[in-house]
Amino acid sequence: MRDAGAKCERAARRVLGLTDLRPGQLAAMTALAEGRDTLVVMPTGAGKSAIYQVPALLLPGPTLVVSPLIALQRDQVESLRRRDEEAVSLDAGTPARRRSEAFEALRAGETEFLFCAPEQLARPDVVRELAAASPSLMVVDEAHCVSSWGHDFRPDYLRLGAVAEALGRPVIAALTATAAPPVRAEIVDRLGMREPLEIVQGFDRPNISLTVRRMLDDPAAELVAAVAQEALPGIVYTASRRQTGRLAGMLTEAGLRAEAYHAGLRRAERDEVHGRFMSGELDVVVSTNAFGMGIDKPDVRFVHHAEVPGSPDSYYQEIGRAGRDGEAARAVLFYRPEDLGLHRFFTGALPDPETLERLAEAVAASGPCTDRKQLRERTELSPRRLTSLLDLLERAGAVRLGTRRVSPVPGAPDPHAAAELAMRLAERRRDVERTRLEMMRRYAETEECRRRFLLGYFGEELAEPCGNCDTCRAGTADQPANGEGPFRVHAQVEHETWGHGQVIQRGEDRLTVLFQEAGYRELSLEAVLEQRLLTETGAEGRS
DNA sequence: CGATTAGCGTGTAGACGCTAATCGGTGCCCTACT
Repeated sequence: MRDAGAKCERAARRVLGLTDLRPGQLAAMTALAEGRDTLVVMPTGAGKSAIYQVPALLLPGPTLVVSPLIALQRDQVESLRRRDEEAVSLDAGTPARRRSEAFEALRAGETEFLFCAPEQLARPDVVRELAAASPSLMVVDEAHCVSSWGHDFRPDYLRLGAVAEALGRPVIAALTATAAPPVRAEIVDRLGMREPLEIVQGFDRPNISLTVRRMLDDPAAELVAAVAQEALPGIVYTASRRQTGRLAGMLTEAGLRAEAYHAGLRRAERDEVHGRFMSGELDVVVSTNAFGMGIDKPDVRFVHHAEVPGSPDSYYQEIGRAGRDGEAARAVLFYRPEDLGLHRFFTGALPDPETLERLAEAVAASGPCTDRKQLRERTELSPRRLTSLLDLLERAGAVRLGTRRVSPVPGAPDPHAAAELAMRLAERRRDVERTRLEMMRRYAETEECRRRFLLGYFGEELAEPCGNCDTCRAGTADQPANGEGPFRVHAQVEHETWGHGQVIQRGEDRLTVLFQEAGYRELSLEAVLEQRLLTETGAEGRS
């Protein structure tokens, strides 16, 4: 498209009333309008929706938006309709009549936007109807879910790449507020994005002060005392449902308007707590990680953690809900090393090798082409389990997957060998997950600038210590970022067993390297230099 | 991995300490009932 940039600017002004586009916004819109896949990592509230809405109107066909929560889909539909854009959302509760009307309107070009969750796109009838409407743009909102939820919790996320193919391969936009380099790589890989433009900006949130308080035992009393001193409102995250009730009770006794929130509450209770928090009727919500997605409240003054979360990814996402208005906000982590154990458990699960082998056998025995339904009957696996196991077998090179059909790969390893290979892949994934947990431990235990640590984890460099974290205030964080010598931040390196990686952090005496295959690893600088553990293969850029 | 709970033996009423078992986070969906 010629002058796509200018067209985007005009459309943004005309349709959204946006006169001042941020640089990243315009670049992303333009790329999409020109037909280039684009991955956008930008904080919530920075105008991510406009990024797909503008090119959606410039490209010929309708737009499919994949969004993880029905509530988010409905919010988006509503806000589009307020601007007189035709938009619908589709979920299991949509009556058959409305469903067919929606598809018809889409085909006729009367509706531009269709919102749904990945589970809808696992239905062959939905894919067929959508394909008939020839969508020109497929948007994956909250795209980090591909990586964080795809493997076990919501495996239909893993099938979105195949869905895009089946839809005639529309342009793909992946949008998220937080994604570290390996998460970005996984999004691109899983969605099958082609030479995507990556726009990453706005990771640093300097107005959020960072503090870690090491606890020897139950942090509850200290936490309540701390919250009582904070400006309100705020969020307290905790790792289990029972803690939400207990802590909310203690805060209420301390005179605060506090409520518990977790996924085990009834729908109506959840909505009520959510609504009261948003409207300012609550001081504190004490929650599991269920609370957060879609919460864009500008004046949250603190986000505290009663237990350590499972990765810097989760942590940064959660504290990022504080201080969106740019005013001072606080994040305090109450840290006990034992609390990492829960996450060790969460990440520990591996598939059963015999089940994998049985499934591989079933595929091989079914001939060149079978569908998921037959496999489900034959193996008695639930749809979810089937999807995640098939994904592993596909990665192991034993099966080929369409949106519906499953076929064996000619000359593939036999079922036993395929299952073995799939197990290796699952183990590797778990190990990488555990390196993230280790990085969370490092964050909590570091004496260097915490913000520099976090930003480094996300591949961003902070030249000076931030001055707004506890280690900076304590004066332990004032080492220079990037001393003399080799292995500077962003250097490409090679390790004998861990393969290719990139230096993401360089402390006084150690390096943190993100290896493509092995995840985040810490190395002693001395050992690296003396034993020549790493060779530098390049200075910057991607491989 | 660690915290909590259930069950057991003790030695005869109730509490105590031990061991073994259980549970722990995210949301779609669909089905059976109001």
